Amino acid sequence: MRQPPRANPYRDHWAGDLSAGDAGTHATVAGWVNNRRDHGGLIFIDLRDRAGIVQLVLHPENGAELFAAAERLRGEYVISVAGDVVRRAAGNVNPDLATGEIEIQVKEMTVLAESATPPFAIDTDADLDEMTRLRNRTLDLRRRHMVDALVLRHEVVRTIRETLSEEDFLEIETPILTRSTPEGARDFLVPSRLSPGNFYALPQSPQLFKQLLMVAGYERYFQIARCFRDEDLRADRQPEFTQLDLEMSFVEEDDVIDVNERLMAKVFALGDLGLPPPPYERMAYDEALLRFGSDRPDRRFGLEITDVSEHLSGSQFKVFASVLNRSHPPGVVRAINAGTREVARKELDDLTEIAKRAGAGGLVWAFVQEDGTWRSPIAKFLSGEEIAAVTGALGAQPGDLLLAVADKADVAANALGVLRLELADRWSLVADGVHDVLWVVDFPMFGYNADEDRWDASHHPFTAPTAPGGTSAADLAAAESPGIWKSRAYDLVVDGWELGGGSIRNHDPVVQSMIFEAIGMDADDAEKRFGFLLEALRFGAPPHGGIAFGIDRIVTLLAGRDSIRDVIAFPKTASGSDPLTGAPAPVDARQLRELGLRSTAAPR
RNA sequence: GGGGGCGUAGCUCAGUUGGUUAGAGCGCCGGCCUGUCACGCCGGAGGUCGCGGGUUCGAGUCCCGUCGCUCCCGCCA
Repeated sequence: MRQPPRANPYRDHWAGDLSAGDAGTHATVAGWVNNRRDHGGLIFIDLRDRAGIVQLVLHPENGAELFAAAERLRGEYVISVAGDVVRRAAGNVNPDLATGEIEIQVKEMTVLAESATPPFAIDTDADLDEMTRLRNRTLDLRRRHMVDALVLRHEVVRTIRETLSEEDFLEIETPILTRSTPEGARDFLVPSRLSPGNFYALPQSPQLFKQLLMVAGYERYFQIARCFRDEDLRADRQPEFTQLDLEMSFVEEDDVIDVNERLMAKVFALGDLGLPPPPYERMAYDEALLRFGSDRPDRRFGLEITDVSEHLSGSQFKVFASVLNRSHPPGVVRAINAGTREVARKELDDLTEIAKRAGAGGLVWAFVQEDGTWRSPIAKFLSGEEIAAVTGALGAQPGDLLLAVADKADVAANALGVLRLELADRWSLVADGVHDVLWVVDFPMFGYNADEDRWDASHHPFTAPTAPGGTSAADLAAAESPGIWKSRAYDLVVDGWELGGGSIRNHDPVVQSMIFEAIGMDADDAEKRFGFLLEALRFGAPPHGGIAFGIDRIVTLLAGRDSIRDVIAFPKTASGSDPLTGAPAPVDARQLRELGLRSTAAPR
């Protein structure tokens, strides 16, 4: 609950916190003119401060000068008023206003600042052009939905700090100016004046520093950490974003998951989504990909994917036959039962196009008819047994639409995963108020990078792997290939959004070196880039692991917004610019000279 | 880097097969109004149709280019 402000000439109450209990008292409040209703002989002002809105009433009988001043007020003027808090007559109560039972009969008023006419309405949350909002962000931030979002953001961060402090975590800062480790995302670089030709990089995450803190013996660390990635933006991606970064020593997966489930339950309670309580279900990566076509499955609607390869193994249909006879990588036929819907040929063509854009060679569609046969372009190529078996495997009834993709397993999974999200969107299949939280676990340690003919870490290379025999260097070496290693990683997925991810890390320098080797980094290179980590691991590193959550995404989810820009006070546009300050901008030639730099690009 | 959508008054938008002086709501300005809370009523001002070029007797409308916003793909270990 807000404390009343210390009484001073400007105010002694929050305007938006006045209530019927204050009736009969004298109050001084300050804020912005949200709205003015001038009835000629009577003026109403809606006064807005951060807490909310209160109605001011100005009568001519309280002073001609005061009344004349009120007539000159305009939107967004900043005023301080003193007067009597009075209970409104029964017919005048405004139930839509938190302070609607009372109003202030103004006796004194000071205009603290005038305002130019704002370029858009402050007192509504109506959609505006993004450019207009960002160029006038100061005014946009006055609007209720932005205040609400940033207040919620504060509550999320406060809850994190309080909860983790109670759980014996220490908040420790790590450097913003650090070393470029060109893996993964592109780094933002900062030229060094003292060391011309050399560069700092802004951190993509505090990953290595938090591991060093574990080796140093701090045992439980967290940070609300700004992270930077120089990649293209999206509705859920900004070049700088905020993570809850945490790390723990002497832990296994269950320990990290346990403390984070308790934390997230408190954080989620700050929104009114009604997210289910922990423990959250854990689903293996392979199952997520098979059933939902994604490693961040959205389970709020059906349309699960079924593998029907076994029913078509002897198929005479050339497309199925050639895919299923392929051995490496093996091909599959997978399908979705889209249910009984009126779907026009045009929409089927659209869906086919979507599947193709997602990498599939095509999309097979079939409507189940009353007699169990299919109305489908491929019906004539399939036997009655095959049609019956696939229909049965999908639990399909007459009238249902079936959609199938035949391809390599990863391609089929992805295409159908994209397709089911598209169908959910088109057909509004996600019911209001339905939400879903789960952990995805048992990721493959590596993905094969065909372009470079090597393994890439599918999480990051500091993640601890497991082999069928165990997690030791010897166990890992005994596996036939690093390609079969799983990672000890876990992602928290809410409504199909990856809110966070983490893993148990490598505390054995030998294992860490094996991973560097597997991703094609030779020993010299590994030593050059990550020598400080390997060195630290040689001095008694405890088993450790952690996680990082996207604060922006969490707040966006809880606030029910579509873009993380709506929960960041000063975000960038989709092209990475800031219309408010004009960043990025050219710099003086002198600044460049000092840094030993020369620009070859002509800035716009 | 690629694809889609958008760009008309301060804001949100409409604008027909290319055709008279480009419209609406809100906001703004002026007037009236003592119980409104999206106050009401009357009147008024306000436009480089993003920018540049082209086609045409004639372009907000068609074509080319360009800039910006936005969504998506690539990218994001």
